Amino acid sequence: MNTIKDVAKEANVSIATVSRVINGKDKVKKETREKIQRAIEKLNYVPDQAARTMKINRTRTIGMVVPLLSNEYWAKLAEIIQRALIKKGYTLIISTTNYERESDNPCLTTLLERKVDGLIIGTLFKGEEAEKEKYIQMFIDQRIPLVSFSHINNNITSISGDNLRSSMEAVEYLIRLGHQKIAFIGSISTGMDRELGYRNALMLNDIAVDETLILSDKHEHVYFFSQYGYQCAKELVLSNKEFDAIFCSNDLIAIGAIKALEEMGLDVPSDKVVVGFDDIDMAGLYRPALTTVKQPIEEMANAAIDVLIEQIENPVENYVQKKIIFPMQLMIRESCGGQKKT
Amino acid sequence: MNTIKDVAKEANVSIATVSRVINGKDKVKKETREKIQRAIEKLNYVPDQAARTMKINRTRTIGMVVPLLSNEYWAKLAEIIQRALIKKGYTLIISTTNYERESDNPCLTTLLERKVDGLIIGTLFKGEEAEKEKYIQMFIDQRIPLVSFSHINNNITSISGDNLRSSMEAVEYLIRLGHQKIAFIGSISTGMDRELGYRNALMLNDIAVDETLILSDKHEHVYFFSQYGYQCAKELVLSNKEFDAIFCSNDLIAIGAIKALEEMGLDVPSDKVVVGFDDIDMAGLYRPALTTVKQPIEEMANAAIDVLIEQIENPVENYVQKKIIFPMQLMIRESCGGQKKT
DNA sequence: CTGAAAGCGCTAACAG
DNA sequence: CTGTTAGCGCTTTCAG
Repeated sequence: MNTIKDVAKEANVSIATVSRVINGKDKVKKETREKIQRAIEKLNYVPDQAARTMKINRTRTIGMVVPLLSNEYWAKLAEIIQRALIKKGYTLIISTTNYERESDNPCLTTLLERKVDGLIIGTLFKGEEAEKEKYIQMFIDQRIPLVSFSHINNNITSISGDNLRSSMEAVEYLIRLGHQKIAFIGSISTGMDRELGYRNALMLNDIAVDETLILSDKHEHVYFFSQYGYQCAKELVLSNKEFDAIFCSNDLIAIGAIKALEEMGLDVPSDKVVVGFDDIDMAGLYRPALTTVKQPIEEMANAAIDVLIEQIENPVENYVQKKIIFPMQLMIRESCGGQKKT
Repeated sequence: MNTIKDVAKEANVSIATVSRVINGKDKVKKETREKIQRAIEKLNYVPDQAARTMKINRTRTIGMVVPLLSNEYWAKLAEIIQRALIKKGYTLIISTTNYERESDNPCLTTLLERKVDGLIIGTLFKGEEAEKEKYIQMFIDQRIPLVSFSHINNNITSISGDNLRSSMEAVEYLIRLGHQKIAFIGSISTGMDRELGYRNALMLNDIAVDETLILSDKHEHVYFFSQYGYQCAKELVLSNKEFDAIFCSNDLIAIGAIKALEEMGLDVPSDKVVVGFDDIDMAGLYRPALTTVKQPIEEMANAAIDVLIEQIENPVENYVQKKIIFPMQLMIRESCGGQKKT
């Protein structure tokens, strides 16, 4: 492994000058610079990040914690962030919690040891908070900037879609289509706002909220959303409750529900109607194509990065932590029959 | 940020002793150890990886390069590997190439700078090879162990499914079902073996290979597989070529193809039959559920890790680089009508 | 514009 | 068992 010393020797200069060329901020005579560049090229020299880190006390590494990568939403978010960060000279370390406890799966601990310059939190669930909040606090104590994609508390900037408003819109769309008996299938892991929006929409439209039509998993983490949606939809049909639409708190749940409905001989959208949330790639590809709410995931990712990098590169005492809420868009496709089924 | 010095001072010992306690290999008197542990606790001391790296010249970091994370196959692979590595005390850095050139998106360079202890390569395409192979060579020159999920050359251990054999099996299954006019939709990015297997199966069964039934993208990277499958299937139908089955080189292509077929009024599986490859989560959820080939992704991930860690922790001169090939399983579901459509 | 030299925090001899 | 010390490769004063 060649070091800065080897380059200096090769180019007949001091290591300081080589360092200057590498970092390109100090002035170096053109000839010298070119000589050094040739030496770097020749020796295939690559600067050692660890050594650099020690000096400048910045790792140019960002950590990100998500539950899974096999969920398209998190995968996309991670991918966009990784790519944007590399352009800014940062490296992203992605840690997946798999809904496990920190002691079984030391995500945050590792990130702390690696001295990340910033931390992006995908989501933290109620059940884990007690334990994880302790670690979050350590990041705060060490003045490591944080951003979260779900609201944790007012001391951490959060980025999210306008879940409350969008689910209201989605449900009102269902109501406008003439549906009154609208069920809800959701999970705590998709946040409470989507359920609240559903409730609000019903109330604002003078439709009584029927609690037996609300299948909402408040206690356990849902590991396989589609399966959860599948089961809930079956339960709903089997219970003989009357309903003509289902609002699902994410697309995977919606797809599972449609699968169950069709298996039971109920056509979507002619017999029952369903809407999802998130607009994953498969939403448009599924049959019927899913009517769903699209999160502006790219914009959200960029907002997170901007906030984080800003705090890292221009740290100020008492940075004001804000809530950044993005509007979302209802994507009308086939699963509600609002549009002709092709 | 507290350092080992602060801990030493707090505990009234030398930094060497603190180091011993942290690394736990040298003997330290119980009292002293406890005293130090208390100091560590009190100061919330976390060892600095960068400094440690400099000394021991190992980062306990592994790099992984994949094209995308929004493709479920890569996302799953990355997720499994990340989780397995953290259990072994390693951190994974995932870099997505997005099919871009190394100069536009410095994946490998970053990993080199970060001095990863090992590198996992998802896939490298023909078009990129010229440029990327230079970097791969740098890893080899620096004796950084490599493993790849696609065959690069004989100097790099590769892990893969038995694509040739499995696609033969899939196509022979189609033949056994009575289909003779079988089309192929594939892309170079899914490897050539799947197309070869298709050709072999036809030849072994005395079916003439009709090149006009083979839609195979040999030149460009396919960014959106499902869209590619959709377009190819439309072309196929519009061309008025006779065919009754399509073998697709991955599930996304298959789903796109089914979507196109159904849009054109052709039912799957009663009019046309299709089989995919990979068995993504959506395969079982799609309507019709996809008959496809399942990769033993978990086993493959573990094999990659084992090979890599072995080379890292017990380096030997001239480690024998092998090809590890896993059997795959044909998952018979609905899209070929081999089973009743529920 | 360039060089010399002081460390960053840690580990690993080596000496006690 | 414990302390002293020499760097790992780099950035950054400070002199020239």
